[in-house]
Amino acid sequence: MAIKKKSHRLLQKEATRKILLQSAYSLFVEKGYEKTTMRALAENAGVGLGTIFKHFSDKPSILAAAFEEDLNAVLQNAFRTLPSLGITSQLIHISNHLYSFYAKNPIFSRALIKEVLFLEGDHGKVLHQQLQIFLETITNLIGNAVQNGELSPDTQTSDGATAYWSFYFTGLLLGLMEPSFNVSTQLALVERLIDKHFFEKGDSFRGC
Amino acid sequence: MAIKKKSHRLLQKEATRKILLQSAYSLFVEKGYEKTTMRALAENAGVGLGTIFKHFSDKPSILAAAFEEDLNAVLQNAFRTLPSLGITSQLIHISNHLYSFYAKNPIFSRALIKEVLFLEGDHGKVLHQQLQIFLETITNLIGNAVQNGELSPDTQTSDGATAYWSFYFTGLLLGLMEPSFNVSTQLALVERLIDKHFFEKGDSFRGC
DNA sequence: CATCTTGGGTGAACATGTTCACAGTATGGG
DNA sequence: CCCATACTGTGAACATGTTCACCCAAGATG
Repeated sequence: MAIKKKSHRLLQKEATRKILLQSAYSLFVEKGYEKTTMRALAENAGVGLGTIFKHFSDKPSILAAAFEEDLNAVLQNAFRTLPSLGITSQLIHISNHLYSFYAKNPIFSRALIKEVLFLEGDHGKVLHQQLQIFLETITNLIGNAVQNGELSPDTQTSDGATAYWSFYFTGLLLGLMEPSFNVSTQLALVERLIDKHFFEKGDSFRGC
Repeated sequence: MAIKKKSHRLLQKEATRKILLQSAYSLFVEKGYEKTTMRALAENAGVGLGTIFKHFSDKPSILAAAFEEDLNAVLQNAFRTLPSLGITSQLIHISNHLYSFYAKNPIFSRALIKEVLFLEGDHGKVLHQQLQIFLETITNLIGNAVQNGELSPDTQTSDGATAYWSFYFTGLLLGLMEPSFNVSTQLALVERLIDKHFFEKGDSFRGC
């Protein structure tokens, strides 16, 4: 029952933080990141300007916090519906879910990635860790594929995860550089790269 | 000599722009990007605050312009000393030159990449084009390797260039996420990924 | 040469992220 | 129950990127 042992103060603080995050989320989606001012956020949330900075160190941290939940939900959903077989379809499945999320609002996604890239402070640490966890998960997927015999036993699973992430992230960046993010185009690119990296091998003849 | 047919006004404008870029360069290197204020830049360059914005649309554009020259020099130097044989050593050679440049000042490099990522306006277009040119150059290198017989004839040269760039950029990002950029570590990663992608035959079980 | 037009140069004014000293209240100890 | 402490809440003040109306000399026009 230790969980419920929260003082009135802590409850109030959490409530304020929650209101701030909800207001920030809707304002960011409605107006975009840059056009959302801290004063507008304060007014919309019904708190004072200075209050915001008692909860978040700076504006990028609010962005990260407001969409951490969303991104986690997308990731969770992606892994919950993961195909049970085929490393390529698994990786494409994950890419598809993430791309679809980012494609919903390219302008906003650009701001999100830009601000979060080298985010410092606590939130930076958290995101860095989440990337590590994601990479480990991919590493495990690749490890399973190796055990299934789908991939060669001498595959470096960790490097494979890095390779996938580099394909995924490059596809994301290139897609976001266009005015509108074309999910299927970028997915096709990622699939070709994955296929080439893990399967197609140039010099040897195809035995079959 | 139509080139020298510049009016006094144009000459003066170019001179001012040059002074601004030089001042910006030294201030950025000395103080860092964010700590360099437009007012400090104006004072250091000996011009008025408003003058800056007659030459550059915003602060990120100054950053991009001030280091475009540097980056071009690094790239030119890299390609001038390019090994004549071996696609892997060529790509590593290029990566090495670029990483060494970024490693000189990681804090600054983080700002550079962050601000330039989705840069809009004229400078954004220019950088986008330069990336395209770079990718085409890499595509040609890979095409040569295919003609040499080093790579299989059915290699998709364009996708190969994209794959290399994704490895390169990922190595750059991961390196810049650490407090200090370790060039050899990141080079080793990129080399492993390149090797795996273009050469190592993975599929021992050839399940066809 | 006189006048007009253009465009670089300028700093005050503005918009906005961030800091800070202060206020009020919940918490904890006596 | 009462006081001391600490912590959230607050808006004024500050720092800085950007805009804008204005100035003025170089070039154009006659």
